[in-house]
Amino acid sequence: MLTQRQNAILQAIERQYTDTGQPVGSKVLATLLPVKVSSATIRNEMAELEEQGLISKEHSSSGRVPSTKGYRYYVDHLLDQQAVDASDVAIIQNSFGTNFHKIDEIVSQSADILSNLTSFTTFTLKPEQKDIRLSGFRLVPLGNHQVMAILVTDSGEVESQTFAIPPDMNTDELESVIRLINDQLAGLPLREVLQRLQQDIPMRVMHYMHSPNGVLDIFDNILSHASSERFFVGGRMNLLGFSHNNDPRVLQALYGLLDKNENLADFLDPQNDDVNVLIGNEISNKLLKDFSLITATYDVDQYGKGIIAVLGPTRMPYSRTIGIVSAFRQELARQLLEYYHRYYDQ
Amino acid sequence: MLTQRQNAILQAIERQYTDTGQPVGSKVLATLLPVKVSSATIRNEMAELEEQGLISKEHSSSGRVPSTKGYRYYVDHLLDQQAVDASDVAIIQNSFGTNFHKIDEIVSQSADILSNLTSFTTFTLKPEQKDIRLSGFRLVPLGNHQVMAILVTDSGEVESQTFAIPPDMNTDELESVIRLINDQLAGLPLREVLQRLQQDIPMRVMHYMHSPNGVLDIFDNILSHASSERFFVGGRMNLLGFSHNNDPRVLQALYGLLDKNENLADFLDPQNDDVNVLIGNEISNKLLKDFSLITATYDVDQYGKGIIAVLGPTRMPYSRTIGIVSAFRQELARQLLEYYHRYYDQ
DNA sequence: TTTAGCACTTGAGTATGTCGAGTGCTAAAA
DNA sequence: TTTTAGCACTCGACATACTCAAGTGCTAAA
Repeated sequence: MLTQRQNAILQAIERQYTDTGQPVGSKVLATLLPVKVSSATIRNEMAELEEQGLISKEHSSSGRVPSTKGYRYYVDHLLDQQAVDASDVAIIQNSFGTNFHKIDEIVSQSADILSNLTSFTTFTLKPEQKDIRLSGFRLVPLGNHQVMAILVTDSGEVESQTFAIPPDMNTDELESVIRLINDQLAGLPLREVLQRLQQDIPMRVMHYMHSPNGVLDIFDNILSHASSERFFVGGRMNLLGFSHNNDPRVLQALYGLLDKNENLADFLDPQNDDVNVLIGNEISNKLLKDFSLITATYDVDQYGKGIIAVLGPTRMPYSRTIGIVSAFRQELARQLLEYYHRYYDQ
Repeated sequence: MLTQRQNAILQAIERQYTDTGQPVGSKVLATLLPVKVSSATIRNEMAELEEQGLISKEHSSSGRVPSTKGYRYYVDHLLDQQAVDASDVAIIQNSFGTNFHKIDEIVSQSADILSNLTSFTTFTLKPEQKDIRLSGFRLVPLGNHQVMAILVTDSGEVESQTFAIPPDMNTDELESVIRLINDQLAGLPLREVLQRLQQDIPMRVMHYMHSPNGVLDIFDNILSHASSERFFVGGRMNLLGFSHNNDPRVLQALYGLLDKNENLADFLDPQNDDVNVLIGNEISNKLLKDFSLITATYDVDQYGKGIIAVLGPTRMPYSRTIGIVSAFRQELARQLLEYYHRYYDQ
């Protein structure tokens, strides 16, 4: 355990370093601390902190910089948890428009608001109900040989796609197929629907059309969209600003990561229902070893839980960012609840 | 006009410089030229070329680099126009899948193929018929208080959006509004539809519902999507590789440009129906002064003309890139014609 | 008209020195 | 026992000076 003074020193180093980006030396530190001690004393204390692995030097006579362990200690013990900037809260509350017609809009706009506020890169996931079921497929003929296929889930998610009807197929056949599919699959969990679509459904559809693959592909496609498109990324390009590493290959790899939703889901999954902070190599992906990730769930009661996350440099203003995330999760939950109530529970 | 030998020298400089990225000196050039002359002679010739503004030095004793004017001359006079790499052509022809159900798919996939092939950033625009008219809006109730609004144009374009029905509105009202809108607007050019939706239609709708704005917003929204979403960008991140300038602010500005479709349309508009090359500051936007842009139209007969474009560094393998673009425009036109024939002219 | 030769220019790289910020350690002061 | 002043030391940043190689322009001879 650290002494009071060591805490103060570590905290001052963290603050100063995130402000300036420069390693912090004993002399500057002496002017910063509330208790007046000489630089020599501070040097002794810093030697102790370094021994514990909380701070480190870039070279033998440079100032000190917080290590991953130091940031961790800072976040765990030295943060004023409750200090959320009032103006940030105001911005958050005013930033949501009022005319939402879709959950996607709210959640995707959230990613943008959050990235504007933090100037980092952000992620938002829609609230997920554990057990979404297929409510049904619809087919809407549009004329011009085109048809729109629409998938609706019992949670109100909608996914659609248009396709052209192959010449060797008539609408009656299609209608029959849709009826068959709905009969067989409505009410089932999406996962199971996907399985069935690939396994026994093709056999049955054979009765109605000779080459069902094209059409079934469409449903397959819509379905996988519906189950994968839960992700929104905000402030993609902010990454350029804080990714110190300007090697184009690294940047391309990073952006590749952002576009592969599956991989991201792993990092973001929060350990608990509070605001989580992952620092540097605590993140499982090696590409992100110089970043910190702040994640939080937001809880929309019976409508499920979603995730918001901020990806920034290890050297980030943790206090402010955590404050923003914390305020944001609440406001987002409030917005969504309001939305659901407005439209569903009348 | 240049002499035969000066042409050869300019060509050699261009080739060598795009290969190595280094300024080319007289000695190296002497080994490269087919006709054997001494480096001194080449120096004399280069002095002449420099006087004409075709090449330039980075400093008083460096090798020469083609200037914008030099590239222009090279592209206009020294290119083997017909040299399209056979293997590139094969790749292009095999790269299109067969199961397209939407024009958007073909055109957006085109941007990706083209960027893979060139490793630059690419743009594709859908074929545009001059005078697209509104065929009609559809409303599909989805249950769960949700409705999907679908716009169909006479060119077969489809745009859709779901929205939740406000509590104070019943479906009958909606149906009436849709009937009104369709009666009034079907058959009109999209531009005019947009105008009417903002001007006299709101008045008429007032008869059926007290607060029409929310609903009309939706149609407005769908409509502007339909008329703006003609753009696809491929290989966005390739920009990182060849944008020598690693200043994050410049990069952010560039990517900002890619996301604002309107601005892009101006650059891309080709002067004529052939393959066009714009070099460096020939491009109107100053951000792109170190880039070259190769654009071409593709012609799908009565279904309109589209545009494909490649954005790369000024120092680019013009011959190969132009060849690829040229082959690609033909193949893309072929694919789209085939698509249209398959589905429309039965 | 071409070429060889030469003086000149320049950027890149390397060695050298100075300066300032920072450190660890020690011995004296508190 | 804790704190502090002092001092020798280290290292990066910066500047200067020098060399080297690549390249140039120009001139005079081939």
